[in-house]
Amino acid sequence: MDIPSADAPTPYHHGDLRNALLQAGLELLTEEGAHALSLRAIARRVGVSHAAPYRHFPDKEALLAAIAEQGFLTLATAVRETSAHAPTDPAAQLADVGWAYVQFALQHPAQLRLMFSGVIRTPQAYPNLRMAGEAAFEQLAALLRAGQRAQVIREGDPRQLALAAWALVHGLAVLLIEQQIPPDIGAGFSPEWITRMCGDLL
Amino acid sequence: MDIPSADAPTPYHHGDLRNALLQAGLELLTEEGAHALSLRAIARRVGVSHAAPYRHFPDKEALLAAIAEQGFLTLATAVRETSAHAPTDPAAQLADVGWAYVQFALQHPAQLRLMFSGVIRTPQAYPNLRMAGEAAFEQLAALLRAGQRAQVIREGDPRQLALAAWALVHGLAVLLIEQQIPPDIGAGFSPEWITRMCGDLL
DNA sequence: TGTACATCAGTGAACGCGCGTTCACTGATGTAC
DNA sequence: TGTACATCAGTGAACGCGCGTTCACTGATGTAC
Repeated sequence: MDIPSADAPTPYHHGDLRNALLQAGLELLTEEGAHALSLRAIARRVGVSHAAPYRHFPDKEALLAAIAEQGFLTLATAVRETSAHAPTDPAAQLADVGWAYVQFALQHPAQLRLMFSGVIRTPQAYPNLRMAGEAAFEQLAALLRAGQRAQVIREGDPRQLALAAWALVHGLAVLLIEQQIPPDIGAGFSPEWITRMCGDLL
Repeated sequence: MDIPSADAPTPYHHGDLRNALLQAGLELLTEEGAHALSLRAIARRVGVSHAAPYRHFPDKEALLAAIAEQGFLTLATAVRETSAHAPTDPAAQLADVGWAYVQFALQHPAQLRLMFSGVIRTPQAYPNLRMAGEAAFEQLAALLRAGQRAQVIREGDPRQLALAAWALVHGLAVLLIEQQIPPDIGAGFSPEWITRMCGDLL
């Protein structure tokens, strides 16, 4: 295999175009927002013709679904890694995980919207997307189960508790992103403080 | 003023075009989703030329903002009316209001997304939008204050409690709309059951 | 090691489309006298 | 009550644009012999 020399400009075969498209799409989403996320813009950013993506995705929605899927994977990883920080204190773990979720949302608001805003019109068509979402949820449920074992979390079906926790933290993330937090709360306190405060109520 | 006779087709002046546009926009949003919501499609549905909306809105985003604003007004009304049903039982009120919120979301998913999904890129430009949002929030805070007075709701800043409650119910609404509720919970229980279950955890 | 060939990844021109917005206009309304 | 006129609401043609997708193609890769 020829290794392209430094001065050789853009070889005909990209080599890793699929990933490059996902990466560029995520960047575009983060920098410009959902309205800027067109197939052509992504291809442009990667430096490839606008027909090239069709070698890797059947259509635009499939690419969007893959970006959303990556979001769930990132989220699941964040939950897992955050849990590892205070492995002996389930209450602290839970609060940290909530804050990690909100941080993800604040860092990638447009990606979160892509994951949760019906932009992908036929999610059933993307089983990997659904599986990634469920995997992230399962991380959270496992955390609550551990908390119950340590008698730090109230009794009840851990998956139902996980749903409530997820809803709380997701709603909070959305409100923060959309700047819908009423000013007297929003101005006086940091997102982290607000998140932990809400977590204490559960 | 001439009252147009029944057979007179579409008088030159519509008479109430602004409201007709909002109504048609909402219908389009509900029936077809956000992707179908173009100025031209709205004008088409009202039966008016596609330039006519510019007499009432400076641009597309202003129309979207007005539709979102109506969403907040609807929401605030729903909260107010629901509270009135069980005026002596703040706990029941709160649960009912949460369920009313989720019902609104399930009935108008696309409108909820419009209100909370960054589609309107310069919300600062629409003070009425922000005021409508805050008014809805204030309804909720008032409810919690009343609950505290009746000693049914825990102590604490009622507006912070309201924020948590809002986040919970909003997150739940989003998860339900996007069908992100894990199947073992989602399939076994109705949205209403899930909402009330989550409310009990607060 | 060399060659023929199938396979695959990327190109660039072209398609048709619907969109937001502008503009000069026309028809209706209401007000001043 | 009647008339002139300013104001307003809606028209329809036109603009330029970027988009998703298709297509015949070309350049590169890897495999069989």
